[in-house]
Amino acid sequence: MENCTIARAMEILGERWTLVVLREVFNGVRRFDDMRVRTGIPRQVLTNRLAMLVEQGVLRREPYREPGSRLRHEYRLTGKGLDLWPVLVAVLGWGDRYLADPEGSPLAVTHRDCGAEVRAALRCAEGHEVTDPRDVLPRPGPGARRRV
Amino acid sequence: MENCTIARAMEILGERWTLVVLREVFNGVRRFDDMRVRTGIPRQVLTNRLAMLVEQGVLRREPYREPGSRLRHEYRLTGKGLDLWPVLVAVLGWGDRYLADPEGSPLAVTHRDCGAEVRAALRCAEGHEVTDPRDVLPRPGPGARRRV
DNA sequence: AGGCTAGGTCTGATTGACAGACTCAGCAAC
DNA sequence: GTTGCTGAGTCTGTCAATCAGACCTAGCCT
Repeated sequence: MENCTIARAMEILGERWTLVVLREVFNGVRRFDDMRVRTGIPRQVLTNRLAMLVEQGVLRREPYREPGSRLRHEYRLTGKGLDLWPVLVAVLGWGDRYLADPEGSPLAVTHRDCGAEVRAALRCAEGHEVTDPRDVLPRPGPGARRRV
Repeated sequence: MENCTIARAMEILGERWTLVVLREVFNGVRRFDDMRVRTGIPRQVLTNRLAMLVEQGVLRREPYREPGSRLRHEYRLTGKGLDLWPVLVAVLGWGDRYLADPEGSPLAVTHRDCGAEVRAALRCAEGHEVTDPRDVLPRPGPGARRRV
């Protein structure tokens, strides 16, 4: 199972703080210190995570300069990073359902056009909505290798 | 941001092997040694992950006995665990898109009824499909605490 | 010149991952 | 009835990662 894409994805996403960092970036927080203060991630870890995410092409480091301030860098999502929205929304949905405080989730995601709440849903290529997880069948894909 | 549900979820899901274990369970692999051989996870780590997942209520440990064999235990998904399908499918989709070998993904998920491929999609409560990640607006939710 | 600020580095203690060897219960074959 | 096998672990030692806290640095402001 060395070519398992879930394992590979988790090597990037599974580093305990990675998704928290990404949530901040999706939220519009792009600066090192803002992230640090808002999340409480240790500096060193944040430095490492950001560097890793840049190296993986999920974020890119962009110079910017505010008037009266020196040149700095901010972190922005690449296309690869933007495509993580469904992952983030799915995790958020699950967390909200099972791990939220009684008063509810601290974060909501809404549709720009209509303002309604956005959730992650499963649907098949034929357009059917999949509601029961038991209706999903895992099967070997094209890149599957036969185990002995 | 101590009540952030993403951080809480990642405390469970973010342990580098957790989703790989869950993928196996979703795949129908329920036994310790099968998982170990298929994934290459070190015994100790697998023991810890399984215990943690049971403690968190994602898996439950069920006794079973095969004829001519002694009593053993297998690991099965709880409702809380089954609800992780969207997360897993979202991660799988992302991994397939950006991290797969040229020959493709080793795992496909299909709809039981029609056999078509299942993917994670974003949609809002009004029923709109959300295709562009930029159409999603993050906002403070009911449980948000004002930062000073 | 001195202080402030964003974005880091350096250091040392604690925790986690990992490999490899060992354990242990029950069945089975000799 | 002892030997061996198998599934599901535990024990041990090494090496890497996390974390907290102090330190550093470039450029701006006073």
